[in-house]
Amino acid sequence: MNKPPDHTVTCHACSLNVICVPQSLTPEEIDLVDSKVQRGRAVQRNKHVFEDGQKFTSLYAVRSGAIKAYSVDQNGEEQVIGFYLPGELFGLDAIHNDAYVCSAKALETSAVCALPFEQVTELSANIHNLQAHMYKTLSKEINTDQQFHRLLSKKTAEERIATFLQNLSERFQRRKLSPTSFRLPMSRTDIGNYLGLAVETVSRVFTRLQQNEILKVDGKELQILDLRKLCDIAHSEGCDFRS
Amino acid sequence: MNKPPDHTVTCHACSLNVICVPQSLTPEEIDLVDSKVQRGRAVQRNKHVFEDGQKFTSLYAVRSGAIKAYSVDQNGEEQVIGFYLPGELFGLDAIHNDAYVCSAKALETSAVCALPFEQVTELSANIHNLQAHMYKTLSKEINTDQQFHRLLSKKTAEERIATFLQNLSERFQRRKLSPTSFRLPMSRTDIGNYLGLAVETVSRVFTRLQQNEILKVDGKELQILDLRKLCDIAHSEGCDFRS
DNA sequence: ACGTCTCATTGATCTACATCAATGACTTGG
DNA sequence: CCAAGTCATTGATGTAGATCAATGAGACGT
Repeated sequence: MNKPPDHTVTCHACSLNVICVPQSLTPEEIDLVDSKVQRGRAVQRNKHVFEDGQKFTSLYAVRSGAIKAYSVDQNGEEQVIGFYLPGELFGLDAIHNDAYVCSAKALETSAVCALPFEQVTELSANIHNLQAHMYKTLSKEINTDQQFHRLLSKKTAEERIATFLQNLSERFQRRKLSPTSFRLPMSRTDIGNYLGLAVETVSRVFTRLQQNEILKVDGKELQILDLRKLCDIAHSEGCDFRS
Repeated sequence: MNKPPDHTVTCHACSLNVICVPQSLTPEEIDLVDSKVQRGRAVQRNKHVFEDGQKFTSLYAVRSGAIKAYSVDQNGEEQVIGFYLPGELFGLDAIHNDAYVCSAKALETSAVCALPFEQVTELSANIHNLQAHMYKTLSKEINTDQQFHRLLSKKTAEERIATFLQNLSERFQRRKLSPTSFRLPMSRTDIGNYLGLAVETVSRVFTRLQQNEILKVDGKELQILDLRKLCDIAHSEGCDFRS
């Protein structure tokens, strides 16, 4: 049924390279990176890319599908750490360790590119722009996590979900897909877990946003009817200008 | 009143170097790094090391005192992002940007060492271990932020505060100070803001932990009477072994 | 096509923590 | 040394969202 992933597409030819590959690199440098990448490994739905505790070897980029990162504490409670969409990099949190510090599983049939980290360090010693890119990527991730700190610490359920959807919308847009009409790759439970909310609350907020004609929700299919209002809610009501 | 910071102490001689300086570097490499560090700039209580939006130039290490990082959203609401103690590095979240993305102010009279980031990138291209150290430091920070995600998303007020105190305790211990008796450099309000709790809740949890003879609190002076119990609470009750 | 699962939705109730309010202790600057 | 803040504590009350419970709707393997 599933098309096998196409292992022949180089980073050059990959439609995601605007997101995935540092634009500051020369074509030759990209070739060099490209030669180290293990391309398009297929991952079935609910299969792991890596698991918590496994030896850390590579960073990963999503080629297609969607990946969920999560960890499980000693009480067996799962904590969803993040969702990764095509073009996005994951596994960065394991660099400081010999082993992965969380698990990554496919939310749907996916393909991922592996970037052996040893190669990254070697290459980045010579390719100045690659080093700079790595530093920026890691720093950006820190910054994102800190913004998330505010979300969890201060925002209401409605604000959290609006922020989440706005963020997803932006990420779809970066891939030249519709920012207002897309499919949620994750379950309500995962969304709730990620945002620090009960499933029921997620469900209720969805229906409320639907009643207010901000969203149109049908299962996992989502339409943002009023992106402007959604953003207003996301930024804790009081924001910018607005009629 | 205040002793002026001693600008003559090199990284070699600095008592904090076990925490601050990558141990994998050779003495010569440390000298190289050391020569780029702007040492021991004094910062008065409530003065900024840098402010949100200011041009990003340097990473900072705390030499003495304590630093609070925070940002302010469009509603004027402050969000405390973190606290930094002697030997710890801050400003990492700005690397991806041209400007700092949060503000850093001294909670008490402090001294900080500045590490011009341009120098870091230059040096790390040649000193392999420095590059590796930077990657690890950034990655570790990501990991810490993700653990914080769980704290905010799942833990109760009591668990959050226990976790916070346990973490402080560990950081004091790393500096060879008492892990069970120290002074909190930040206000209750800052603690609450950081942990996503109201001040009143922080206060109440403190008194409750005191009643249960786990803590002894006197203003900012803190004694941990039963570190074991504190850790139990921090890890969401159900944990390891324990009588 | 059928039974089994998992997932989503909706309603009823409960609770941890926020918010509001008042007072006391400590800090700071004139 | 006193007045004016700021900060911490404690109590009373309110509420957003958790939890409990029941039902419905797709998804899936046989």
